[in-house]
Amino acid sequence: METIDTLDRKILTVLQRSADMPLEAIGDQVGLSRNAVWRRIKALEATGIIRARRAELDAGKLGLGLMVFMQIRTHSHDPDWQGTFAKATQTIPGILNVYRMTGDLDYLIRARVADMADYDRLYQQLIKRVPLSDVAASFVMEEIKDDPVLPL
Amino acid sequence: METIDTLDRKILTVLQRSADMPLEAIGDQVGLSRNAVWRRIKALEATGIIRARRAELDAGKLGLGLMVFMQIRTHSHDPDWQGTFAKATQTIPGILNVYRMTGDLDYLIRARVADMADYDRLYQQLIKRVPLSDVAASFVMEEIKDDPVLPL
DNA sequence: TGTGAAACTGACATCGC
DNA sequence: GCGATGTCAGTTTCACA
Repeated sequence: METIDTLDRKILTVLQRSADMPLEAIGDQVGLSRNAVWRRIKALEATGIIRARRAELDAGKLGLGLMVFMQIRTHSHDPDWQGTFAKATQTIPGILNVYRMTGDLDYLIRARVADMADYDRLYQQLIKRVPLSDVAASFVMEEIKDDPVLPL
Repeated sequence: METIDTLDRKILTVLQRSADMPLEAIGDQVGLSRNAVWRRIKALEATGIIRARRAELDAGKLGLGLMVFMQIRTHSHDPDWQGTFAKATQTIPGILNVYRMTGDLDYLIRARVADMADYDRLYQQLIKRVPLSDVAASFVMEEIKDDPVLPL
């Protein structure tokens, strides 16, 4: 973690919300010239603080209206179980995040699917590739907040 | 949900990964002229399938290395409890997502914080504004997969 | 850091396919 | 629909003061 000054913070806050803003507009918001902004952004990209610029899509309009969390418990202490699990989840489309959580062996998967049938397809795909003893799925009924902006 | 053809899917797949690519480079990847790509992107923005372009930041390098899931159960059937809850979570920085889940009244919060002390600050902020009977927190030890790209 | 000028890219319009 | 071409404004990029 590097040190970031106030102006960089301001720039990052803007870029998190909309990365398609002209340098001059950003400069106006943070009180810097277009060029100063450009240099700072370049530096932030070089240090890896800015990872990428991505288009955020509407999952619902693309037919992926169902979000599901899968909570996985395993009693396997097999050293390469996690490797298999990681590789499987990495390659299955629709799986967005996989986390190893606190509490011994406990994994959380966040995935987007079209519907229940699609979820079952994903589930079958997963258990075909990894031995899973305990899987519980919870479905998202409503997204009350969805704001990827980190507080700076 | 509108119908999307194969070329639009290809364009969206590219844009999900990197939205800072010149139109010509995208055209090369999908087999279209810069102009055709431009027309399609405009249409995808107009229909709202492309929501925004955002810079993705490295949370760890910004001192927000701890991700936490808070699972909330409430027995309150108060009609405006959810309103209070929604408003509170909406305004507390660090809270990225709030979901209402299947299973009667069950909410899931995903948040990024600096450390345990910071989590406690967020927790205190939340319970000060909303009556919560049951809150369980799970912390992310390892991000095994983090890929926001939707399968198209 | 700011300024300026060059190079590039985006944002269209037009035409023919 | 698409591609090719052209034009123009806006933007990025990089010299240098």
